[in-house]
Amino acid sequence: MSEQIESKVNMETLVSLCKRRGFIYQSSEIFGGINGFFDYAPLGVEMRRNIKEAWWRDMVHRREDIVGIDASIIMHPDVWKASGHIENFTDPMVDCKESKMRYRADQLFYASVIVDGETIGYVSVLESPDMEEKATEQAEGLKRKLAKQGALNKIELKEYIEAGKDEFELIPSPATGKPGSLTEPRNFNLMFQTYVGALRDESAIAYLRPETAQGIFTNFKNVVDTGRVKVPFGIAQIGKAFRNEITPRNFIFRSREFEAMEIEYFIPPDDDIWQKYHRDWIDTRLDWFESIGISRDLLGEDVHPKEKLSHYSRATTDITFHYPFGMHELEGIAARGDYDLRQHQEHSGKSMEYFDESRKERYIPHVIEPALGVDRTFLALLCAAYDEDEIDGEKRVALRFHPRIAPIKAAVFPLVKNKPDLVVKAREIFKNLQRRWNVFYDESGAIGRRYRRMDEIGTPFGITIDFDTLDDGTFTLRDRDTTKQVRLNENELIAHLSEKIEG
RNA sequence: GCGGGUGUAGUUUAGUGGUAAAACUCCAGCCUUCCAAGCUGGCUACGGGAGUUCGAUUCUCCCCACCCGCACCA
Repeated sequence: MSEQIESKVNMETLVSLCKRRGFIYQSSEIFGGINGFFDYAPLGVEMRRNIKEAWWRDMVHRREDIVGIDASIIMHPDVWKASGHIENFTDPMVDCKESKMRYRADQLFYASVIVDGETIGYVSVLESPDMEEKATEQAEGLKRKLAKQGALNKIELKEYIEAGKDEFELIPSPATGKPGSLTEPRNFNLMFQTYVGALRDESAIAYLRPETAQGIFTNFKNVVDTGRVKVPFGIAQIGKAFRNEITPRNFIFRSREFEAMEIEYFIPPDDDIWQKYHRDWIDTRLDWFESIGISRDLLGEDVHPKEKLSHYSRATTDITFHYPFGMHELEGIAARGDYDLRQHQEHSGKSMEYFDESRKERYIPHVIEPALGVDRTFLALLCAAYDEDEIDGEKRVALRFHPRIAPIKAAVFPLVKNKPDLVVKAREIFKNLQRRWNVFYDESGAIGRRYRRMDEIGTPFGITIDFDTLDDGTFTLRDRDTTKQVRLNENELIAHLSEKIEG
């Protein structure tokens, strides 16, 4: 779980900053909000685009072995049968109101205790190899307790889910041994359901994708046949996914609608090489986080123990981040073996084999999947960037975003607004910069106030037009982090900004 | 889903059974030759719905949202 290390910002401060400055709003706020959904505000949407753009550029454009796709959100329902999501994503659960334990209904068994044909009560056990013996022991105990004479019938275990409506409150909780605290089995289906077409019957049921990966796997053959790719290669995708989470928590960390950035990297099936690719991807991704401004000491690695692995995974390592609420997942890097392609081959009847020209052999590739959420990255960047310092004894809030990530790259200020020459010159350079980047013009209020406003939304550069500008054509370029200024002419200014912003 | 807490302008707070105060922010104007200066003016709020009451932001109930635990997170 989470280590309780001091974070330099708490969530409350961040949430309120996001609202106040226009990064993130609660969805449907005028109607009271809706749990687990968020809207990105004017600055937030810029930053989100920057995150996606940086990832796409670095993972797709700046490599030779990865191509992109953009698959539909709703797919054939059989895709989710093949992937295992229908089976694994729909669990009837039972809560014990007394002990607060939660059980999967198909792993919880019960039996009626019958002595001489009379039902004297119930026993319950969790699924295990010796559950019949345990249940019998409990039944004997119950018989003694009620001081019943006579022969105990053989215990017949049934799944909790089969119990009759009036039986649920008679079955004891495995945690407390007492009846009355278990709920009826309730379905927790994490996939959002909808209907395709006008008919609302079983045959029309479809799902919003709970992950983007399957859109890649189902297109594997298409990309191999048309994309001029050779193993090892990857397919990248950015897109929305939906999970009907039971408890969305921690702002945008776990929401019901989120956007994933995901690569399926296909490798030969040899037993001895996947660990190397897996490790390489972990390192590649760690480097990437550092390159966009998340320092290494805020990042961690969490290797999933075997018993906690997902149904498809042979190894998963999470890259974790030090959020204000603890160390939690930022990106998951899973070695999925050939599970997915094999499942799709079996369910669709279409071959997923790849012919390897260099080895003259046919195989189903294995896959390494680095997958992260845009929203979690957004949150991590906010947390990492938030800083408070002092300037001349006054508290200042600054978001120290990497220039690639910052929603606004530079702000242009005439030193004062009641001198028309300054304003004209400032508008001129502003219009010019606007052709290249998202820049902001501000002439209202004292110059110091305008700097501070930009600090708080993470704008890395301030460009001020003063009286020297009118004489020699140089501008002052102010650095957000140091507040230091240098004088540059227009060409130097643009060269400097290009280098910093374009990464 | 369970238990506890909270809900008043954009933000942070005050207050009342007779519809509400302030600071900061924001906007406009004046002023301002480099780090939240000053002056003037302005916008904006009792989460939603029922009930009790002559009258509810205030009391009661239900819902919604947020926060903290627990459980869940293939």
